[in-house]
Amino acid sequence: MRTTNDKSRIAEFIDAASRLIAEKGYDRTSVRDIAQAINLTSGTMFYHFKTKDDLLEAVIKKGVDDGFQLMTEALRRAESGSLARFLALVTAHIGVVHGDLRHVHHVWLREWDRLPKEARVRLRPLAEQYRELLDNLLFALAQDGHIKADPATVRHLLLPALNWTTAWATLPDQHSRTLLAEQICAATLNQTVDTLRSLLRKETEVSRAAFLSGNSLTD
Amino acid sequence: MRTTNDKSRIAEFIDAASRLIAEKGYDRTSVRDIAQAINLTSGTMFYHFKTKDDLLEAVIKKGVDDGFQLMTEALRRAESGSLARFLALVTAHIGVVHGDLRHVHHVWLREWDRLPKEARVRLRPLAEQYRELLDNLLFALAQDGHIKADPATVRHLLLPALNWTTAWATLPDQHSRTLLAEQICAATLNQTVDTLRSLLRKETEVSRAAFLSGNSLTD
DNA sequence: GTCTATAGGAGGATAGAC
DNA sequence: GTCTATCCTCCTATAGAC
Repeated sequence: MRTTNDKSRIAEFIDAASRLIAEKGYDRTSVRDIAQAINLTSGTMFYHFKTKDDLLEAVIKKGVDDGFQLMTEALRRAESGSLARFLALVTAHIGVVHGDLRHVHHVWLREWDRLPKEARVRLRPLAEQYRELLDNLLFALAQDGHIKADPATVRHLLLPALNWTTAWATLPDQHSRTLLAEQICAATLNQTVDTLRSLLRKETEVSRAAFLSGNSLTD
Repeated sequence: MRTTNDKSRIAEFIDAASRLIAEKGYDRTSVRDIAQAINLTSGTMFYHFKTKDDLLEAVIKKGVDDGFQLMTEALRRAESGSLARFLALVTAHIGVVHGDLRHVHHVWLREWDRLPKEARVRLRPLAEQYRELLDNLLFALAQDGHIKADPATVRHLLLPALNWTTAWATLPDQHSRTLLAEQICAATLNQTVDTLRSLLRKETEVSRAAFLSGNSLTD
């Protein structure tokens, strides 16, 4: 009889590893440490994973997969306007970095270089998916006149900034994350938060009006 | 008789360590590796540094000190306008990250957490100096109307982005670095590079006119 | 599946010769 | 100052019992 915390051993190892590696770094976290954290011994880890590097790859793969899923879901729920979608993606990104996935994501960022080259080759295509998501959104913002600068350069401003928020901000609740997301979106467009909000309101009105007129056309 | 490459042993160790640690990471770089890179043995390192951690601290301290010096010098040479000074600082930062100091700076960013806590306490005040430099400049940009967003948030956008340029750009020569600096400055203000350049020209004209009229007043 | 025991190697640090 | 030799610890990974 399985309950929600009756996770598979594999998942338990990934969880414990992500926490410890995020805290102390990959090279300073021994297999013994990780196994002990879930009341097992190192031999058991080598039954479930061929090597320690394989465990690291599994941790990072979880960060890439689950993170991407959260982002796409956030976009699915978002309004249709480019500003609203942008804010939704930035909010989701901050949620990934500061929420339940924070440890796996931290490991992804900090220990990527420690992965064997073959593992990086396997994971990179998945990691690139997210870049495309963001690029499309920034391009839409440029088309709508919100971004005047080169969208690719804006991405290079925005992405490291989002990932580094953990270095200077502690955001335990959803509200504080939403506030920071607004601040960062506003700064990306070089606007105040108030201006961003009023632009969002305008965008929503326009897109709803367009939606209604589209409906009436099909009547 | 000393020549330019007759560096002190200490400096040689710092140089070799920064290169190897930047490449492989602190924990994967052994004292034996570092000593061997300058044709010495590990025992010699422990004569010049009490521990391996002390060597790491020396590497990072060099990054902080020399980096800050380069930045302040760049500001000293810059024109007086806030835009020009901003571009000068960003250019200098990119120079630090991609130039001769790239290895020590890389180690600073990537291995900061590996420093013993006491070492971080010693170095942090020096590292904060630079943040103040940038904050003052962003505040001036806001006063001149070039930044509408919150300056602190803009710093949180800009700083990680500058440090991460090494992850996606290779900039061997000064020209390519200047171009990237312009792109990033423009994106920070959400303007095209062309707009930034014309704003810079205007600023220079105005400040020179002010300078001349100031002179004539004192005549 | 999980444990114990251990092989086999590498790393930081020290002692003492030169 | 630098080297050699070595101590001691810790790590990944494996073998085999249960």
